[in-house]
Amino acid sequence: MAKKINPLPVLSRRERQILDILFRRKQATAQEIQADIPDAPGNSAIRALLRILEDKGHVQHREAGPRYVYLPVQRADVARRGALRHMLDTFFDGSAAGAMAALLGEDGGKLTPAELERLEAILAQARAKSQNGGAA
Amino acid sequence: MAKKINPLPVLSRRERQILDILFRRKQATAQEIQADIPDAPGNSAIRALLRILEDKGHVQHREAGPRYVYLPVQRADVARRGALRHMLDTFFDGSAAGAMAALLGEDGGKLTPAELERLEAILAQARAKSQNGGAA
DNA sequence: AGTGAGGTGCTAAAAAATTAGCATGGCCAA
DNA sequence: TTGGCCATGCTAATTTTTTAGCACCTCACT
Repeated sequence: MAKKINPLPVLSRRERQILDILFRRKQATAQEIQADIPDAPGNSAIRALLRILEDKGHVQHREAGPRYVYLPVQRADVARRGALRHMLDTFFDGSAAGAMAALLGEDGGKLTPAELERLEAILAQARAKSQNGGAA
Repeated sequence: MAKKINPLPVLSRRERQILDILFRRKQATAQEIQADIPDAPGNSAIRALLRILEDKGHVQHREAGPRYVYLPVQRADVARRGALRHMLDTFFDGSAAGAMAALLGEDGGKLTPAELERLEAILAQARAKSQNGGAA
């Protein structure tokens, strides 16, 4: 049935790489970004990419003293949502449950008791909502 | 402190696009892939990419009657793990709990009671392991 | 057997991405 | 003030991606 999902990234490899770093660090200078990329090119290249990303509207910059600090334009939670959905569709048949199971299996051991409790709470809440029929 | 995370994709935009589709569908012909890409190029281009991906060792093909069926080489669960980790690092500060919370918030309402129960079971197990101190 | 449809690989051209280099400007310290 | 350091923007070349076109091959059907 050919669902057309890939909303076409329009981002090149480097662009995505940089944008991801910005999401990770919330904000960063060209230097910091360069330091975060394993196979980074010259600083000049980074800056060029940054400028392109700004052009495309994906990042913005603020002057922080003598240099620029870049940050993502899209709100983190929106970006997250998109990334999450893509991951679900690509690797988990769209099943959130499947993804969570994988997460627990993977890092479950590393979760602190506090986190586990937090999760249980959220889960309980979800279940309540579910029984409620999803009504507001 | 500049953690170098990005394990460098080495995959171009199109390549990643195609590989993702293969993970989604488990396997596919050039035609099917083409149909799944919104802004797809000619069929010839798809096939070329497929050949490149095969060259790089990311996909393999089987002859199914008159045509080729391609499938990913890397085991799905391994690929998943990698993608998951990247997502965690990029958007959730590496916190599995955070990611799961987002998942529940996002699609929590869509989970079936059965799935919810399944999750609770997994969670309980994780908690047990946690209390156990992670010993084998 | 002949014909047409639909596959395939290969090659080379076109387009896009990536990178480095250079000239400029601000700031701090000597 | 002068010099060095570091940042910036821009431009142009290099490298990689992406794409289409072509020639061939197999299979089903007439």
